[in-house]
Amino acid sequence: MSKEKAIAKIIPVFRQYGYEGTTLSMLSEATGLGKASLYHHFPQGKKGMATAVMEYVGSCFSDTVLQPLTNKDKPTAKIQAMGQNLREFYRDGRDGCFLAIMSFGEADNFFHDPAKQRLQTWIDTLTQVLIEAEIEPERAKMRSLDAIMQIQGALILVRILDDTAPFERVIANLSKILE
Amino acid sequence: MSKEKAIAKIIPVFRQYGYEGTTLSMLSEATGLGKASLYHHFPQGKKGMATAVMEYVGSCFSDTVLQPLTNKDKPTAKIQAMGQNLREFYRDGRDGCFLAIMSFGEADNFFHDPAKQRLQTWIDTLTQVLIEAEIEPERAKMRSLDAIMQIQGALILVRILDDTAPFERVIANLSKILE
DNA sequence: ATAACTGTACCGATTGTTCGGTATAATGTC
DNA sequence: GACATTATACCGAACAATCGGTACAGTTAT
Repeated sequence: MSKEKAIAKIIPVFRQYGYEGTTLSMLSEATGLGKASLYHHFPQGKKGMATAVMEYVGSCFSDTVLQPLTNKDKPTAKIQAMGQNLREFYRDGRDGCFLAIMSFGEADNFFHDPAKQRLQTWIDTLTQVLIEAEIEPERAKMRSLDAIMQIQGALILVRILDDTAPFERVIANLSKILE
Repeated sequence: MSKEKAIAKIIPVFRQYGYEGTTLSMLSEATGLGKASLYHHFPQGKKGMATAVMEYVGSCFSDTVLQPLTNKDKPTAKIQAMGQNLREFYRDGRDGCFLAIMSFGEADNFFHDPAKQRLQTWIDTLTQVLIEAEIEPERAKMRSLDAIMQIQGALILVRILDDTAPFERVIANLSKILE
């Protein structure tokens, strides 16, 4: 099995159980690989697997959500596209945000800085789109933060309430940040 | 040591490390009690301690945030009071939401339903205030959800970005849900 | 033949939990 | 008042199970 395939099978485990809640036995079962095989692909062990997952999901987020925000379309089109891309990335809200999941407990110790940076990149990229739409920089920054805050909150509410409606509504109202 | 004192010392541990990330050794050290003594106060063990913490924090939330929403003040005053009370309850955003923390991994199995119910109670209570302010019920419900969503999102952002500003701003803008 | 890969068996450490027992103070009995 | 009983709070030590991680021999592919 390729390393990439292994990562793909590992992702949902970490996503559902968090870092501490995920055991090597779970990962072994999820991938169909013995522990020794996992350590062949990830010599750093559990921490290495979580890191690989973070990077994989992070670059997937960059490709799916961020990169379309930097093309030559009009801001309105880009915001609308981001909505659809977020739907895909978070599976309509059924998937929680990895950054939020990995900002707990022990995992926070080694993932705090990269998580912070990735989130900041998202904020900055979105802010740039709003500036491009001729919104004053200070206001653009605040609105970007608001939008991402709503998305994060929606992902929490979806999980607790067992209802994807909040996420849908946030995405639907996303274009309002352009006034 | 009284059981209530023990709970107070246990709370920050679960809050920081989550359910799975918290070990009995941590709780033993935090309370100054031996593991066996913890089982004297909480015969159900770790699960019992987490349950006790959930109930304690939940009733504290009811007293601090919910109850003031049901008095005879004007809706504007009550919303404003909720803002200040939320500041206190979440320590200006530095404390994460227990419902969100306990909706992960194994803990979600036994805390999902009570968490859902508590969150729904918050939504309903807030909705009632907005209805009292003569906002049509359907719109009131959506705005309540929006407000709570923003608060939850803010708590996530505060933790990842190491900056309480998002929380402050959400609280400051809280009164806007009354139009 | 060589390197990449994987299964079996194992390691020490730690997990949540339980047992047996102690110290103290309150309560009941005479 | 003196003594036995009970209840509460606590602890050291040990429990089986599982944790993350390794050693190594065997298999596979090239």
